[in-house]
Amino acid sequence: MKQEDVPSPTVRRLSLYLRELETFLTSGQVTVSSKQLGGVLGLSDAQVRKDLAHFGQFGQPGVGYHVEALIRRIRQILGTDRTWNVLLVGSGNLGRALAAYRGFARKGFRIVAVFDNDPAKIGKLVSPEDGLTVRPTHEMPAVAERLGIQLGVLCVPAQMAQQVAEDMVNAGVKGIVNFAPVTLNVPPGVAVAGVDLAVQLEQLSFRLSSDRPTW
Amino acid sequence: MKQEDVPSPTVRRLSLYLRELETFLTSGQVTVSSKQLGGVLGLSDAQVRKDLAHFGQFGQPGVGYHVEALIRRIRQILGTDRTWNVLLVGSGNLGRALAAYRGFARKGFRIVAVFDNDPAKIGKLVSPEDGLTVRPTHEMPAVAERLGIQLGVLCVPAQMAQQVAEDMVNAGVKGIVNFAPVTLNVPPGVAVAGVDLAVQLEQLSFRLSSDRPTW
DNA sequence: CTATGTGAACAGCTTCACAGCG
DNA sequence: CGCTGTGAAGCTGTTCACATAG
Repeated sequence: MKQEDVPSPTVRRLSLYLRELETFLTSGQVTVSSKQLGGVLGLSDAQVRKDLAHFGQFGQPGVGYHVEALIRRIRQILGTDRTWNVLLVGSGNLGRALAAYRGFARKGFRIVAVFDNDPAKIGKLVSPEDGLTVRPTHEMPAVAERLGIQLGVLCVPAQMAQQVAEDMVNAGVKGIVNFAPVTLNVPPGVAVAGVDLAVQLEQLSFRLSSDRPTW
Repeated sequence: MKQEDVPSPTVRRLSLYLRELETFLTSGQVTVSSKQLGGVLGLSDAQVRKDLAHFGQFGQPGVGYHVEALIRRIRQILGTDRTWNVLLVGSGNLGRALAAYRGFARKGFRIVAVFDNDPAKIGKLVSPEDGLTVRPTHEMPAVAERLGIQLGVLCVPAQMAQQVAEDMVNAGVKGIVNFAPVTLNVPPGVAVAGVDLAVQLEQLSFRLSSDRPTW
């Protein structure tokens, strides 16, 4: 099974399965059926089975899937059965909030460096508990190499985003979560996941604006 | 043309078209071809035309689309040819960052109320320029009705998210952007757009963890 | 009897290719 | 010509239905 053969909707759902499975594990449930898992996520049981079947057979007919084993398996598939060092660029309101966000660490992502070009921000503490301070952007390549960083979070204003993305790529970053509301142009081999906050509201606005007289 | 007949991938892309069109407008370009618009977004020209054709014919053969007119049209379709009042629940790091985010206002979404249940936070100023202060959650129904709020942003910790979502629905909210890493259970007629920050990193982790020995 | 894994049928979205208009 | 709008073809992902395992 090659990675490219896995439908990307399946990969997206894998993250959701993992999230729900962790809830099942906490609640002490040992096994889970495709029907149960699909149920909480609003998916069909067949969907869940097809998704998991892409990676081998590890359910027990008549019983379901072993929660703990399935969690381990999905982590392995997603590549989160390890810790990833992550850098973050842009220590504005959003950047600082993300740098302090505990949810990343729980999933195996550690933000180990924060960069910004605003001289007023350099040296400032962004995350009290791990003593993370803001560094000037030009240090990015050296720091990224030293800490083996391949993932980055970009939260600078839109007009700087493309330039900063290029800096990140030059520093060796291979995957970027982009919070700036622009389309980034990156070389092949670099993956971008865009999170445009306003876009989410627009989608909801569309659903609420139903039954227009005529389009 | 009924809303339900529009493929949801099309609706998602509409937001992206709008974003790029605004860039074209700023750069002074009067018309744009489907090829150009698709080009910057990594989509085929046919895709762009098909998407737009769902809502009528407003391109000019041999010329393309009038940028300004197309922007107006897409705003109308998305329902953002007006201003939406939006409430936000949870004034933690992320909540405060979002409350202060200017990108929402630019797209027609105004965060007009912030709620939290932590007594230590009530009354605090969250956004200096518009003097927004944190209110106790129990005021939500009254405020939502007075300001005609139908959209909400949820950024409370995971374990409270479901309860808060229900409070929001009871206050009349019809669309929720959910930043908590849980699946919300909402009644029919209420739309949820989930934004799980860690999930984005997981997707990138998957792409970087290619060519595993065997799955 | 319950629940998985899977080929086959189906649905939905994207690409193709071209008629038609400016 | 250049570029749109659109049926038809092609492809991808989802659902169905059932053989199979515990």
